[in-house]
Amino acid sequence: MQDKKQHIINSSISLLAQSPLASMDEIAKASGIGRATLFRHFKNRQALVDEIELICESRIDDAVEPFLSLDLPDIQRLYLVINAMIPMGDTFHFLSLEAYNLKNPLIREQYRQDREFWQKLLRPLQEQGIIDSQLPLGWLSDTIDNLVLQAWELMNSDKMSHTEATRLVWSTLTKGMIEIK
Amino acid sequence: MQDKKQHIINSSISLLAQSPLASMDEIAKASGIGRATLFRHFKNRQALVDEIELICESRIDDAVEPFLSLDLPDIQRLYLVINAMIPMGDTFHFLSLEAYNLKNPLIREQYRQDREFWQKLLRPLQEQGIIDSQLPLGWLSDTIDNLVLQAWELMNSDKMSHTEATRLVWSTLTKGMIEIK
DNA sequence: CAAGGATGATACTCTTTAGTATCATTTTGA
DNA sequence: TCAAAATGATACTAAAGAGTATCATCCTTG
Repeated sequence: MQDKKQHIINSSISLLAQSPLASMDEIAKASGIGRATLFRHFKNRQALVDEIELICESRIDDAVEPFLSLDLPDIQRLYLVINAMIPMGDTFHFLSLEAYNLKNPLIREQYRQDREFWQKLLRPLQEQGIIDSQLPLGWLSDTIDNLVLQAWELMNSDKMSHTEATRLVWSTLTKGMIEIK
Repeated sequence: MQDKKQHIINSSISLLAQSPLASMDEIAKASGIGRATLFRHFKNRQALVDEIELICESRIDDAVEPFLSLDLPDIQRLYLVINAMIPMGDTFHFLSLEAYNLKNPLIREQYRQDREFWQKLLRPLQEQGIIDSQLPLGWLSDTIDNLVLQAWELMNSDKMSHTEATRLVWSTLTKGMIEIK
């Protein structure tokens, strides 16, 4: 029966990533269950959102964490993390939409911590001169976030494969898009 | 009279850019007027939002259009447009938030059309080989949009001057952020 | 000053949605 | 098979917000 709850959460993530204001009725319909059942599984809307947030955070953790500890050059770890991140776009998208509305301070704190892995990855690269150390860390992580999201949208709308999407992000990050001759 | 309306619209843009779901009561308070007066100026919420959208669109048009017709290499026109765009971030921000919340597909479509000037700028650059013609136009314009927004946020929070912000966007676009050695 | 328009406060209706309660039906599992 | 649990439908309540109507007050302008 935890399966059922998982199923509801999965449907909700998809729906809420596209329509953050979806009503409980819409969420229930999207999960193929009755509204009453939805309220049996989640005390109220906030409880549902809180659970989804926790799950999104741990999913991203799970996707990223393995690569952080690999014994590889930092630049390759960054590549692998970005590649792993792209298919998580909906999860990611949901969190960034919710990020400014996080009511639960515990979850907000965890969200903050969960974003620190960018810094763990990026700061060494700046120290090695692979990334210009003049660039603010926030600029780096925001840019990567946005590119990953764009890539996921392309993947999600079947305009591009995972491989192609990763290549696009990576070339934009390493070469930019405009070649001055 | 029209001044008052303008004042309401300006307050609303600021408020709605931060809280897209602000109630008519909150909008009225933010404008320093009564709720009833707000409804006297705007038939309903949609009428207010529509007017704001039109104004945002024409503001962006006004900022961009002069550079589109300049007799300069395309690449320089692009630079000037981006530079002009950055301080318009709040206007821009409002539109992209609204675009996301749009239930009305007609308005969404109009928003899409209003973004076509990117294509007018970018396609020639692809034909000239300055931008890789493999890159989807949507990728180009979305990336630039996001970078401009990031730049405005830095400018707006006084972390950076207009000049520095433009430099940051431009270097990210022309060189990327990561230097593979 | 005086008349007419603009304003703010407020009370009202109407709609939407969260959340609760109930009950008949279906599913499950011992 | 049969009792208990889960479910869906539905009918409630309560709250919030949009939009309307009214009225007393303030401001403008002649």
